[in-house]
Amino acid sequence: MSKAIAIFWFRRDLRFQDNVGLFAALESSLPVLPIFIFDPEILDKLPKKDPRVSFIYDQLQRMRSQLQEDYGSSLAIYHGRPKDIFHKLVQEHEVKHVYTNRDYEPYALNRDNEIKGFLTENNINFSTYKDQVIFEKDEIVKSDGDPYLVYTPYKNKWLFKFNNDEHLQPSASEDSLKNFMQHSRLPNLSLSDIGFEVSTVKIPDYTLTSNLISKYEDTRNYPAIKNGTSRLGPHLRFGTVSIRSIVKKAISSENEVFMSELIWREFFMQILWHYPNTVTDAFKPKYDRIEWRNNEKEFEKWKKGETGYALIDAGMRQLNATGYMHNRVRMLVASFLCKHLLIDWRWGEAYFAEKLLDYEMSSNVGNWQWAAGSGVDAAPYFRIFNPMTQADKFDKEGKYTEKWVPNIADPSYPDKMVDHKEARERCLRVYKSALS
DNA sequence: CCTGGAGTTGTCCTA
DNA sequence: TTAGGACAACTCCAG
Repeated sequence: MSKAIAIFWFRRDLRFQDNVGLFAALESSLPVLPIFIFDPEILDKLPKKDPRVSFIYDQLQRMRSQLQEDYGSSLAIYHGRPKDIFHKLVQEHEVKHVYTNRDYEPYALNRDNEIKGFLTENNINFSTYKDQVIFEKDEIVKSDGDPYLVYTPYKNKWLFKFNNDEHLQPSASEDSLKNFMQHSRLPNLSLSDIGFEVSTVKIPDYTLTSNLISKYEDTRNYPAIKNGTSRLGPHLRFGTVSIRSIVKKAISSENEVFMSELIWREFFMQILWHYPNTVTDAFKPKYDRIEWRNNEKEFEKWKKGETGYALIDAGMRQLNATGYMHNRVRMLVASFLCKHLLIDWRWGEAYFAEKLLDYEMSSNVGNWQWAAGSGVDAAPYFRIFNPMTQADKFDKEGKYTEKWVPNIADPSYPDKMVDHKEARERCLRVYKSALS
């Protein structure tokens, strides 16, 4: 036992700038030991070359170096069940206080509850902070206290509250970074120690210029346009950038559409927080009566991008190759899976979860349920995207399609796996009989 | 409690 | 060629 310390536990907030919980820890009177825990409960479900794990790993090593070079400190990196790691930490150090930023996913809520219980038993304080959103939990609700289920009134209330108060205050001065615990050797791990290999797929940096934000409304629907969208998702997911710094840029623009997308993120986060059952159940229960066809072979074709519909296939191939798919195309492939193929939205949700670098449970579940028609504020079931019409509207010159499906004219390119008209009519029949 | 207006991203058919 | 209505009601939300 040496002297008393505080711990800051990094999770999905991998940065030193504008980090609410971190600054709270550093402003306490105790030296701060920063830690990260690779949790097998999460890792063991991922492929060995998962690019997200590589990204997190690289970012942690960068942070560790920075702590060593600039602050004479370090970052302790562990692999194991969080409860076991904390058990070890309280034996090795006189831990007085553990600080962390809140995570609202069901697994994380359980995990943190358990950790809180363990720490409390040991007379250690556990403090959590709102960091990854502007408004969390039930901060934006109707006047009767119920959560919003429709986006537009939610957005109005969100903006009203945002505009009537200061929500972008820097949480601390960065001077406090010198309050890290002085230490030269803290536990570290290699990627192979945690059972992973370096991925060749990289998470790209994001570009968020005022020019992009002001043009966003006009460019965001065209997958062939370079920098038509921000590519911010993974950075918000892992917290390599703070939401406040992004919102600050968004509000300085005349055009509200980019800002609106940030509010959608929080809309789905509060839906997941209020309705964690929507991870597995249709938000509208009737939609769980739909008789999905769930044909495995057809699912395989969809996954590989071999449906015979060029824009659908381009999207899936982009996803498989890069871990990214343009938003417009995400809607189309989701609609195609649920409606043309009548495959359960949960199957598609799971595949996106496996592949997307910017995978975020709340948005993924929310948007898949939107596509299936079963979610909050969802697309009406009779609204079925026509992949050819959409290609004509949003990829008129075929640039995007050609990039990802160059063999479209070859005999090797598959025939359309379903006829649009027939699949559409089948979908309407099946949905109608489930919902009536 | 009642009421009226509105609800991310479409498509198809008809006149 | 193009514009407008049907598609299906239903629930949500604010006043």
